Amino acid sequence: MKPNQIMKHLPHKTIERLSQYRRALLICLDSGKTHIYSHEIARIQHITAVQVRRDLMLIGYTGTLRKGYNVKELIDLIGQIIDATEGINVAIVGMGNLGRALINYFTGKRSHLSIVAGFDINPDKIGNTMSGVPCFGIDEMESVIKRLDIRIGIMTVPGDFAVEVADKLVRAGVKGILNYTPKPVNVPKDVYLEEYDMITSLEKVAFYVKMHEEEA
Amino acid sequence: MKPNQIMKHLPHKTIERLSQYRRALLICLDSGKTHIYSHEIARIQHITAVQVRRDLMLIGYTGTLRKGYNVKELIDLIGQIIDATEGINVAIVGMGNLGRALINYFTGKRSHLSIVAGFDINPDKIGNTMSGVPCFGIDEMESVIKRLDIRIGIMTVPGDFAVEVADKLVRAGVKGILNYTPKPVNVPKDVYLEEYDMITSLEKVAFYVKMHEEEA
DNA sequence: ATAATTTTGTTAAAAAAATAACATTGTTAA
DNA sequence: TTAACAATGTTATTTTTTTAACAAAATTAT
Repeated sequence: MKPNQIMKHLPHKTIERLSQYRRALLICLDSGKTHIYSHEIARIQHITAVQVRRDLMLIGYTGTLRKGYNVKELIDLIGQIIDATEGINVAIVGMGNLGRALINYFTGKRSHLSIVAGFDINPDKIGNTMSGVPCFGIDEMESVIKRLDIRIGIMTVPGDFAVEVADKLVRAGVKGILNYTPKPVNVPKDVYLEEYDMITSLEKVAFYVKMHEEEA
Repeated sequence: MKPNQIMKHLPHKTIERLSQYRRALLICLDSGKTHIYSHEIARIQHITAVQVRRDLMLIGYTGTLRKGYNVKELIDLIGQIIDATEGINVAIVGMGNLGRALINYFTGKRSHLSIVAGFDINPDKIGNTMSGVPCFGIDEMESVIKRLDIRIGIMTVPGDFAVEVADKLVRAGVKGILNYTPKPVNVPKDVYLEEYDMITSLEKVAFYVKMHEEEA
């Protein structure tokens, strides 16, 4: 099967794990490790070795029996599968704490994804650069996004602005949105939307903590 | 089935959605809406009405035919299912941008979860309060967590400190950890661990953006 | 040289989750 | 009054995801 065909049939969860495998592998590479076993990857990610092998099977990678997987080769292959051939430019809308946290997460990481612009309504921030990322006004969004060929927008504004910002991003031509706002938004179906809600995650942890306590 | 028995059989995904339903319902309540249809909830969350009804069936809630669900009642019932009877205290380890972002998300929200302490290594932060949350030194973690009866820890430190902080939290007696660090950690099995990685989410969005562009 | 071991790759089965199908029942309208 | 409608509640089916089972092969040990 051609790489192009492989990609279309990868389970969503496998995509997520491949990204995580790669990150673990990059750390291994830095520490001078050349090969790694499926169960080593599994242990790092809290999953089973079978799952790792199955994922790698899906992307058509073959390890060496008894030596495991070649770290460098695997990193490259995962890149061929999940990365775009050219880099993708990303914008952050909302240069508050969360926006800046994300920028700091990314700077320094070698990646095909580049955060090239931030947007905010605070006049004190507009015109400055934060951790190397220039901050523009929200009203400049459409023009800047088009000029810089930005294709993904990360929303880190307060919930009340979520819907408005999502609409602006879509109008500007963005093809993917990552919404960290506590408010769900709607986008046309040619725009990929991923929403993550920190409160939900915390409430989920609290639920299982409670459950565990009650059964004790 | 007793509420206690219901809880044990709820799918993980249902737990997450219940938390989201409640948040949507609270907004409805504020806007004066007394009843809501399954398809209205579904639309907000980008899921199907069937899924909503199924989730509510699982927690044993019965709506009114033709009028939908009583917003207030449903909020209360979801609380009975997913919340602990008493509030749970939470700590944030790492008072950087991400830590402060989380605190701001939470303050003002009425909730059974309270962020009652923050920890950091920066001496400038220790001793201050940030958005109402007092900041302590990392070395005080164990004593503060015990004194304030903190049962959940949110990790927002740089990746290099992840493992160390997780160990400290476990030793201090925390029963749930939410890890926002890019590094996976290990905890004993009586501690519930949830890990979320922003880079993975962004790479996933990038993958589907790429996919969509290629097929066009 | 041969048997045991260990690890991969793949198919098969099980479990979890989402979707569909449909029965039920108030309400509205003819 | 009765038929059509629109909503819920539940069972059945399908899809997705995970886990298990096991064959194949390179290495190591005997």
